[in-house]
Amino acid sequence: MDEENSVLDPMLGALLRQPFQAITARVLADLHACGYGDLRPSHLTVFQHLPAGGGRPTELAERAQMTKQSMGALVDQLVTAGYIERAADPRDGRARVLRRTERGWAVERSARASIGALEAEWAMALGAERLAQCRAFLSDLSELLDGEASDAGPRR
Amino acid sequence: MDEENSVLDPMLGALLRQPFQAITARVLADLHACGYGDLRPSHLTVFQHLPAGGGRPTELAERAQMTKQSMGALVDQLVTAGYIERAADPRDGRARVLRRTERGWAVERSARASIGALEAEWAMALGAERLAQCRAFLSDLSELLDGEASDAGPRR
DNA sequence: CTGGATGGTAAGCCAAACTGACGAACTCGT
DNA sequence: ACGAGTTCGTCAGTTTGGCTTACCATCCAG
Repeated sequence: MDEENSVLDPMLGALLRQPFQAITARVLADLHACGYGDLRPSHLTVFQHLPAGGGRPTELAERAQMTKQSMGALVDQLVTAGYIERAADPRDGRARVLRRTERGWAVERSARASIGALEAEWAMALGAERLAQCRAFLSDLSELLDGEASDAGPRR
Repeated sequence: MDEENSVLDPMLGALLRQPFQAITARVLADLHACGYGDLRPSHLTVFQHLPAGGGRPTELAERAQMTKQSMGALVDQLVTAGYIERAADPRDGRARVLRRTERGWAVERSARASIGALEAEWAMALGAERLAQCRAFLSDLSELLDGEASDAGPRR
């Protein structure tokens, strides 16, 4: 029946990638429709890792598994566009503290709403229970991977 | 307890992205260690979508959700590096048929082995049953998303 | 047999990551 | 208290991986 399929057939990697991209696309589309048209996919990773109380660029870079230069560029764009702001860190003259502006908080609320809606659709179609189980498994897996990450390659 | 966490906290998107990247990284690292050092992440998507019996570039581009030009570039690199080969399509003078070389098949076997090993680790740590459930859910979700994709934006 | 659709290629652009190098500021041992 | 080494952020340059626009060659339907 499936002679025409690839040999690397329903690879787990592909199964994970597809819903990830679906979420990103939906969140971004909704944000664009709400007047936040200058946000791009990579900007979402900044919001994902910025603690509510604020945080430093280097800290964000580590969490997002990227270099501080790359994160610095993203932060620059978000500051220019008015989503977050830089302040001097009173405890460390080298460091900056990043905080969301009101506009930044609005983005966060919108993103959460979009994700919630999408998850609700999926729960409706496939079962809330199964979605919850899958989510719980991925959450545990995330902890496992975090542990390994700190063992092995520190992200500079 | 978790006052220091982000507001977009354990977002489903991030939970999906992390294991996806872990798989890609592992597969690629193993390939590099086995003498296939010229492969880069994007090349894996070609292998993922190329049917065992061969296929056309345009067909691959559609499956991978990218333009035929982008896919063409990846294919070029893989042909140059000797992983796949181009042949004229006897039924259509415009078209080319792409097939894996022996070296290409070796990559495929190595990738499958890496993924298998990684999944085994995860099953060991978190439970084979839960992994299987999660995989099944993602598989169903993939079908759901495929259906929506063909409704809406056809990828040109 | 011709006019539009389709398969593939070419050229140029841009976003998003990387590496290497660096100055300013912190920390710690002496 | 001060010099050596480390860490924070930034600058400059490069690579990767995608996109758009434009084309030519070929197929196919009327």
